[in-house]
This record gives sequence, structure tokens and C-alpha cells, in this order.
Amino acid sequence: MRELRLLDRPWHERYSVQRLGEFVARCRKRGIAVTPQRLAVIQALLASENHPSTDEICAAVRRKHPHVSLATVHRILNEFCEAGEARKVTLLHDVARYDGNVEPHHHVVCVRCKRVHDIEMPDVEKLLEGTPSLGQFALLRCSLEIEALCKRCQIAEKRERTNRPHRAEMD
Amino acid sequence: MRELRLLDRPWHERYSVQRLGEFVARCRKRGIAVTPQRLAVIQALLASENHPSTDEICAAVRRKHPHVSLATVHRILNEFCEAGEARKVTLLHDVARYDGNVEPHHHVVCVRCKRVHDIEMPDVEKLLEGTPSLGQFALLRCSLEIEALCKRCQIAEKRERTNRPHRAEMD
DNA sequence: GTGGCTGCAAAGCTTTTGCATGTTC
DNA sequence: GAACATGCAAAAGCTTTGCAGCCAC
Repeated sequence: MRELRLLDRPWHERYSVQRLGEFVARCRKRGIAVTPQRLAVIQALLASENHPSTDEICAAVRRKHPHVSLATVHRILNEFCEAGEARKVTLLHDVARYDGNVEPHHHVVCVRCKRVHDIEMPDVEKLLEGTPSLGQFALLRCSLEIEALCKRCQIAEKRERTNRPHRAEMD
Repeated sequence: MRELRLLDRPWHERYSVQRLGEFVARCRKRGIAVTPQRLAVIQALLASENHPSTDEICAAVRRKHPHVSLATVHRILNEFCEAGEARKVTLLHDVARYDGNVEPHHHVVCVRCKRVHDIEMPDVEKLLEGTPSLGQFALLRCSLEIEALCKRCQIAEKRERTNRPHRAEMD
């Protein structure tokens, strides 16, 4: 399998320009107001090639709008994730979680209740064979995180969707 | 690829018993004192099939040792991770990190400085094809997290290992 | 003009740290 | 007995929330 490669800068550039161009239209469609703060946050987010923390985004935003509050950046980033404008890299970030199983294995995570279960998938480790490094990174090991919905949360989501007046919600 | 499966309880049981049996010997080998608190934590960790938070471990430990402090559980779990007795499921847990790229893609993470870079690996998405669910979990999407060391940290680690162990650098 | 958005400050959580005391080897 | 581990409480981070004022639509 020889498809493993870092996403490069030209790709990133083209993607960002396109997303930025669509941003206002997407907000309108979702009924989200287009404010200077939201524009500044999406710009900072798309400009960054690291995966920035709220603090870093806030610092970038403040270079042009020094008055912007950290709390607002938090609120905006959360909205963006719900709206599909951004993705939280750290699904399980709120509390540290530990695993007594130190053998190589992978995880299924319920995106709603954050329950985690181990899975076995021996072929995944092979993905790294023959690729000791990637750009500046020396590869050590890999683990697959499968996002899922557990039974209990499937039922809860269905109930919520039928009971509650529907927002435009795309999966 | 038909190897995807949840790790089941019998496997977990056997593994835990073995690890627990080796625990004291492993501590001796590493020069870590065997205290009642550390024993209670490793027991709680191996007994759990969820991936418990520090708080949950502490609650489990307190059922037998009501005096144990949450700070101690934190300290012990961190030690266990360094000693290879446990694994932190949430590598990037300290701060929330966001990604402006909402297309399916994967990540390389430097385990030392936590720098993250996007990677493309189209075949990985195919791992889930033909497996809509696993046990109680309805699968949605997956993302591969490759643990690695970036150039800067490779150099830093090498320096640390050859020089005497000074840990005076942070960026 | 109105409903939603923002800034500020305070509160809420999780995790870490300092220090005196207690334990392991 | 010496070095290390623990408990407690306080501090340190990150994130969320309440509320008055402001702005996009």
C-alpha cells in the first residue's frame, strides 16, 4: 500500500481558498450570522497548517481584531464543529482516559456518550510497514479510531430527531 | 479485509490476569516501589473494560481504600504511562485542537511536541466498507492517528539520551 | 427594531504542585 | 534509615456561563 503521503501546501492553499469563498453562502444557508469575529476565525483556521488550539486561533484573530474575546473564539469554534465548518481533532479531549491494554490495538468511540471499546484489526499495523518516515516525521506506531454510535445513543438520537422540531442537519 | 472485531471478555480476562501476575516483578525491574495505592490502581485499570478517566479509577480504588487521594491517582497513572503499564487513550487531550479540513483524512502526531500534520491515505476509509456495525456500535467513519517523532524532537531526544538526563527544554 | 452575538468577569472542571507526613526497601 | 510515595489543600490551566450592551439582518 503506497498511498500514504502528507497533504502538501498547494493542496491546502486551494482547499482554503475554496472554503473561504463558500463561507458566507454556507452561513446564510444555515441561518448563522456572518460577523467579523466569525470571518476572522474561519480565516485563521483555514490559514493554519498546524491544528490550532483555541488559544492559538484567538492570538491569530487578535492580530487584526485586538478586542476579540477568548470566550467568543471558544463559542465560535464549537458552532463551527456543529455546522461542519471545522472538525475537533481531539474527540475525547475533555478528560484523560487510560487503557490497561498496552498491546497494539484500536478503538471504537461513541461520538455521543464517548464510550470506548477496543478492537482488533491486525492488518492496520501493516499500513506503516515499508514507510519508516513521512516528511519530517519518523513513524512509531498507529492506531485507528473508529467513530460510531452505540446502541443506547442510536435510540436516544432517533427519539430526539422525531420529537424535536428538525433543524437542518446533515450527516 | 474481514479481520475487524471487538476484543471480547474472555480475551480481556486472560490478559488482565497475566498482567497483574507480572506487575510486582515489572515494578521491581523498573525500580518502582510497590505500594497499596499502585496495586489498587493497576487492578482497577485492568478490571475496567471501559477506558476509565482518572476520576473513575479513583472511585473504583476508593471502594477498598477510601482514603486514597485523587492527586495520587493522577500521579500513578502518569507514571504507569511512562513505565509502559498503561496507555493514555487521549494523546492530545490537554487542549482542544481544531482542523479546518473537513474532508476525510488522517493525522501524524508528534508524541513529544504534539505537532499534528494531515495525511492522505485513501485506502483507510475502505477498511469500514462492508462492516456497517460492530457489536452494539453503528460505525460512522474512521481516522488513523499515526504516532511519530518530528525532526526537531528526534534531535532533542537524541541529545537527551546521550547527554546526562537534563529536561530543561520546552517549546 | 429584534434576535442573536460579543466582551467581560466569574464560575466550573480537570490536572498539577508544594509540603509535611508516612511507607517501602 | 534514606529515599521515595502519599494526602491535603492550594494553584494553575482550559472551557463554559451569566449578563449587559452591540450589531447583523
